[in-house]
This record gives sequence, structure tokens and C-alpha cells, in this order.
Amino acid sequence: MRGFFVFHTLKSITMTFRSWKGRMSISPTIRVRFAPSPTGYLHVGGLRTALYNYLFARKNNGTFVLRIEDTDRTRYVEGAVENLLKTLVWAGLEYDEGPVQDAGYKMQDSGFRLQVSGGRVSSNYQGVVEVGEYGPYIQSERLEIYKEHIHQLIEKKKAYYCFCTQERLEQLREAQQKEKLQTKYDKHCLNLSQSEIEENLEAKIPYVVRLNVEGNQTVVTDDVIRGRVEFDSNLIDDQVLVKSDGYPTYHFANVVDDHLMKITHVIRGEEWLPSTPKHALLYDAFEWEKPVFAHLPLLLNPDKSKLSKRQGDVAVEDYRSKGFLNEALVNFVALLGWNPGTEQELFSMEELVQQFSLERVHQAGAVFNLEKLNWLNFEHLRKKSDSEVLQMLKEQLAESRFKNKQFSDEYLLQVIEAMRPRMSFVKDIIEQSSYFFELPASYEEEGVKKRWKEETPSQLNRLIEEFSSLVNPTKEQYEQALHKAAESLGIGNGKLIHAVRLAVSGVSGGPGLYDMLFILGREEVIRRIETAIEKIKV
RNA sequence: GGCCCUAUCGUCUAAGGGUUAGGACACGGCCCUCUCAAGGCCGCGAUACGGGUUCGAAUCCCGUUGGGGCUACCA
Repeated sequence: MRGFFVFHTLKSITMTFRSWKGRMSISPTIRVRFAPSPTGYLHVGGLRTALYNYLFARKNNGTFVLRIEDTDRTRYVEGAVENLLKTLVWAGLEYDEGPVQDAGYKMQDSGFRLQVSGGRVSSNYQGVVEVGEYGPYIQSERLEIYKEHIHQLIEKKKAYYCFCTQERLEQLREAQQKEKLQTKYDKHCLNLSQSEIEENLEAKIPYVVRLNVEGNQTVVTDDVIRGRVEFDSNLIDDQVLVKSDGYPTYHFANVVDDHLMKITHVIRGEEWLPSTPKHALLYDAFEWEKPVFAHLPLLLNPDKSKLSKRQGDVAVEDYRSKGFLNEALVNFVALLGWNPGTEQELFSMEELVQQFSLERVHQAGAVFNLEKLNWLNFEHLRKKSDSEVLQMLKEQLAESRFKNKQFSDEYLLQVIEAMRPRMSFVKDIIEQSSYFFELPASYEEEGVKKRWKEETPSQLNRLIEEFSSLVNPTKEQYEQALHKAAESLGIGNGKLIHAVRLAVSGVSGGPGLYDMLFILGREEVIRRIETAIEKIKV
């Protein structure tokens, strides 16, 4: 009882004084959830919703729950749940309760602490174990719970059986549209007598269960991000709560589960704002305490419509496979709709946790713009240690056309050092400086035109003579040798430098020439210059 | 159509009645330099519009317009 009171009071204070900004340190255990429906992949918008839930939970020493909303059997996608779990692990969003891949799916490697042992084996998904005391965390495994709760509502006359056919519903809707009226169920089945209902039930006539919305009320929802929002109950449809296949709709399952799982804050996308009054009515019907709502602004396409496929990549795994670091994606997505009020742009997950607050979440939608994400990837990549980058490079080399070639760690580390300021992605090393892994296949046309003159071959031969006399040369010795050659030829160093670069790499950009020569080694350098002299014709 | 949300540089955003409207990405220029980058410096660039309230409005109120979401036995 006391817990209830404290919670209630705290909530209203939070609502009323937004300017107190996160000063509330005494609070009941905060519990939030991310409740995706497994439609195949994790959407970046979903990632942000999950992230904000995660940050809010961690910031407030709360609990982060993962729940799978798979009540639409027509949208079942093979492997979607497994893929979702995998992606959350990759993103580093460790949840405290919910389904996990059996055997922990390398949970240890990713720093997840969630213990799989002791979990309950999922009945509907192979290899999935559910951890936590409020399970099952998969809605298709909670059917009995919904059945029990819908009966409570029916008894209270807050919900009722509806036997209307699709045809009647369609006709109704058409008629209403023709009259320019709001399309809404006409409560036809609410007037059925008890005996009629029983007859229908007995006759196995398909039915749904609908919420009985009373008219002429104002339904008020308080939202942390949007403040007070009011709805006229005359405009709220008698929402289907249980479908004819016996499965609950989102609206019903979500309310029942949030209550049973003791969720204190519902943080979800703005697309749910219009259905929140239905949820509020459900809480009232059950006489349950409502959670605090926070409706996040939408992520948008460049044309400002709701972020969708066909206007670019929306799956987290797309970005992962393109080589984005989880740190960068998380940092980027965190800033879409939130900022700490300082001028910091670069955040680690720890910093996000420390600084996050729901009160600083924006109200307007944010365009998902890749330019900044690229930059963030560059910044986060440069924070990685040499050995971390080495590891990634080796993995990517193993999947590249160089997979059959051997390179020593020492060699690769030198390449990494040289490429660091020029790469936003690890794969840039392979794509932009392939000359570290193979002979130049061709010579950049424009470079040849600009840097390769008639006299160049003979000048380079002079340089080869100088290089040939060197023994295990250092970068400085390459430089001295080149200067010497240039001097004896009576030309500027630049003439040789550009020609050598072209000969050795095939391109006219890249790391400092002496770094490049040093990394490739004397024999290789001489060989490449000789090859170039042979191949490049002016 | 109805309901709801929303509106500051191209994009992400700061500014909670008094600021030359700040930062970041992108873009342009300069410096550095053997190239390409990186880095440093500089620049370009915004309060949608109209009414109020106020000594004073990006900020509060109303309206208009624009944008978006929702309007399913999908979530």
C-alpha cells in the first residue's frame, strides 16, 4: 500500500515539475520494457526505442525487460526472434529479464551478465530460454493469462462478445464513410442477451471480444514528453481485444503484460500515442494503476515520412554488415531525439547512461541522416586500440579476395597505423589501400597524366640505384636516398615522390610516401617501380 | 475526411521572456603538406506565417499553413 502511494505521488511530481530534471533519486524500482514484434529484423527505430528504455533503466537502477509481442500469427517470420536477440546482444543492450538464446549466444563475449541457467525453456521457440520471475516473456506463451483476464472484463461488462461478420463490419464502415462519419463499431453485439450469447458460443460462431467504451467522457493521458493529452471517448472505437483466433490484440496483451510485469514506465514510439486512450481505459477497467507514458518522436526518412524500407536501410543488421561499429550506431541513434544540453557529441554507452533523461527527449521527429553516422563511425573507430582494429581487419581480410594470402600481425599493424586518419571503416583499409595486399592492378589515369612524364622512367631508374644500395632502410633513409637521387638529377623531390607513389600504389593519394615504402619493404618497392616503368606508357 | 502529435541553419540540435540565436555533421575557403586524409582557423547557413500578451517573444496564448502519425480481428 505504501509502495503504491509513494509511486503515485512521485509520478505526479514528475509530471508537474518537469524542470526538476531527474532530481528524483528516491523511487520504487523502475521497470521498463522493450516489446518488439518479431517481423524479421530489428528496425533502427526499434533500436532507439530499446536504447532509451535501456538507458532509462540503467540510469535509474531499474530493470530492463525484453518481451516478444508475437500475437499476430499471420506475420510470423522464421528466425525473427532469434535474430532479434542476436542483434540486441550486438548493440550491447543488455536486458535483465526476457528470452535469451540458449547457450547464452556468446553472452559472455559481449559482456552480458544475464544468466541463462535456471531459465524456463521457451515452448514456442527452439533454443530460447526465458529468464526472470515475471515470465513467460513471449506473448504467444501467455494465452491462458489473457483468457483469464478477458473473462474478468466481460464479467464487469467492460468488454463484450461480438459475433459480427467481416461483411457486416465492412458494410458498416462503408456506410459511415459515405456519410462522412467516423468509422467505428456500432455496439450492435452489446445488445445481445445472455441467452443469445450462449447460443452463439455453443454454435461455435466465430467471435471477437471488444472493449466497451463509454461515450461522453474525456480520457486524459499524461505523457512525460508531450504533457497532458486529451481524447473524446465518443471518438474511441470499441477496440477488438481478443481476435477470432483466440489471440489477444496488441492493445490488450500489452496492458495485461505491462501490469503483470510491473512495468512502471512505458517508453515507446509516437505511433502509439493515438491508441493510448484505449490502453488507459483498459487500465481503468481493470482498476489498475497506469504506468507513466513517454511517446518518443518518430525517426523519419529524408522526405520526413516515417522511416521505412525502400528509402534506405532500416535494419540494424544492414548497418552492422556495412561495417558500422555498434558504438557508432548507438551514439547516433541516441542523438536522434535526445541530447544532454551540452556540446558533447561523442558518447560511450556509459556516458549515455550517466547523462540520459527522458525529460530531455524532443517532441519533433528526426530525420535519419547517414552523414553524421559516418563521422561518428570514424570517431569511434579511432578510439579503438590497434589490437582491436587488427582483429577486425583480420576478420575482414578473411572474407575478402585476399583470404588466401598471409600477412603478419606486425605488417598489418603498420598498415593500420598508416591508414588510421584516412578510414571511417575498417574495410576502407582493404578497399582504399589494396596496394598493401597486392600489386597495383592498374595505374590511375589522371595521376599518370599529371605525374608521369617522358623522363620519369630514367629518373626512377636512378632512384632504384639509390634504393638498391640501402640495407634494411628506415623511413629516414628512404627519404635521404630519394633526396640524393633528386639532387643528382637536378630535379625537385616532388617529381620523384609523386612518380614513386604512383608506381608503388597505383593511385595518387594515401599515407606518407616514406611510410608506404617502409611498410612495403625495399625489395617490393624496387620490384613495383620496375613493373611500373614497364607497364606505364605515356 | 476525423482525431492526435509537431514546427530553430540542408540535417541533428542548444537557447524555458532580455544572447551578435550557440554547437555538431555536411558544404566552401585558408593554413599545414610529397599526395589523399587527419588536424587547426575562417566562412556559408535557421526561429514557417499572422495575430495577440509583454517594456521586451525563438521562447507564453490563439489562429493559419506545412509536416507527420493513427484511424484493422497489424504491431
